[in-house]
Amino acid sequence: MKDIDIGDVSKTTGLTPATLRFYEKKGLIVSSGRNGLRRLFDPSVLQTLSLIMLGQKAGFSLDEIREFAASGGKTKFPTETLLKKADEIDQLVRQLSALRDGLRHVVECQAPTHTECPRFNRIMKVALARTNKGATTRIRKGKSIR
Amino acid sequence: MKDIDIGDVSKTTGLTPATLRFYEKKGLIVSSGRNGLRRLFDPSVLQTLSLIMLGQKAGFSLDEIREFAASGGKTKFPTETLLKKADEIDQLVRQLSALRDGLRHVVECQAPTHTECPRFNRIMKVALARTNKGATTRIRKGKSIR
DNA sequence: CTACTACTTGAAGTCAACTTTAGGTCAAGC
DNA sequence: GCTTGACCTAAAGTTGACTTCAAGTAGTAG
Repeated sequence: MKDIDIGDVSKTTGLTPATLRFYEKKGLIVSSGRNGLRRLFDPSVLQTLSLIMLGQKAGFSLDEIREFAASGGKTKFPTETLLKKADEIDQLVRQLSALRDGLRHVVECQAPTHTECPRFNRIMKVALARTNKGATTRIRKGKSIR
Repeated sequence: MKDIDIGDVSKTTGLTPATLRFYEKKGLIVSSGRNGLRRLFDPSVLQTLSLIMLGQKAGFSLDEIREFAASGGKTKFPTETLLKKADEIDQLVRQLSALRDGLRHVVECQAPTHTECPRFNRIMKVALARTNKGATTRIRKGKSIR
């Protein structure tokens, strides 16, 4: 397959060339050559970048993702770790689902403040169920694939 | 109702006093008085803090959360913004669900690398469906309520 | 009354994940 | 053959969300 220019990778992923260089320095991706100065990448880098972006959404740090994604999924992580992370994501999914419902409810609710609305409170209670006692996840702004 | 000491708020939420002071300075919470030097809080601060923590999980910045949570849900955000955010969370939920399934599959999959496993690839394809073209969300480590 | 402990302050420091800057290079189009 | 635009490097800067520091204070147990 023909290697693709960093500019094309940038365009299809929405990540800037600077970010791609940063990822390469971090060991998350590898360039397969150069055209003059310009980096070239094997098309499979797109799949790797997809995994990276998805991993970020799930709360993995770039260092963690490197272990998983750089190897094409041939991860060194023990089964236990993977299942624990899956459960953590499962929990997050349930909380976010409740929050989504809460937000939609807020739109049509007539209570003076939402903390006074019994339905909102019920929803939030579900969202905040303390089913995991370890670390959970917070989210930051990011990019989606274009 | 009796106001509660910052130490108790810290213990029940898992947030350090320094974090609570930081939130107060940011305008996310208000203290209702002092016992000597020590801040006291109305018990409703626990609900506010829950909303803050949940908001973080959904990708709101502290500045955004202030608008929503500090008012007890009497937000200035237009309906449109709330619904858009709800849709964004909905999308995130679907992606994370797929990732969770992907991780669980990886555990029992026999393919040499997971990028070679058709089932894994199908799962990831769902996870990465480009149904939203704007900003999405990334996650960071955080605390859960105890 | 003294010691202890957990708080107080403002300011500086940390961390991850990028982004920006300054100065440089090169393939392609005119 | 010269200009242009997009890349190159190393290093410094930025942002959000805290955390740590140094010096100080006050309620509580003994």
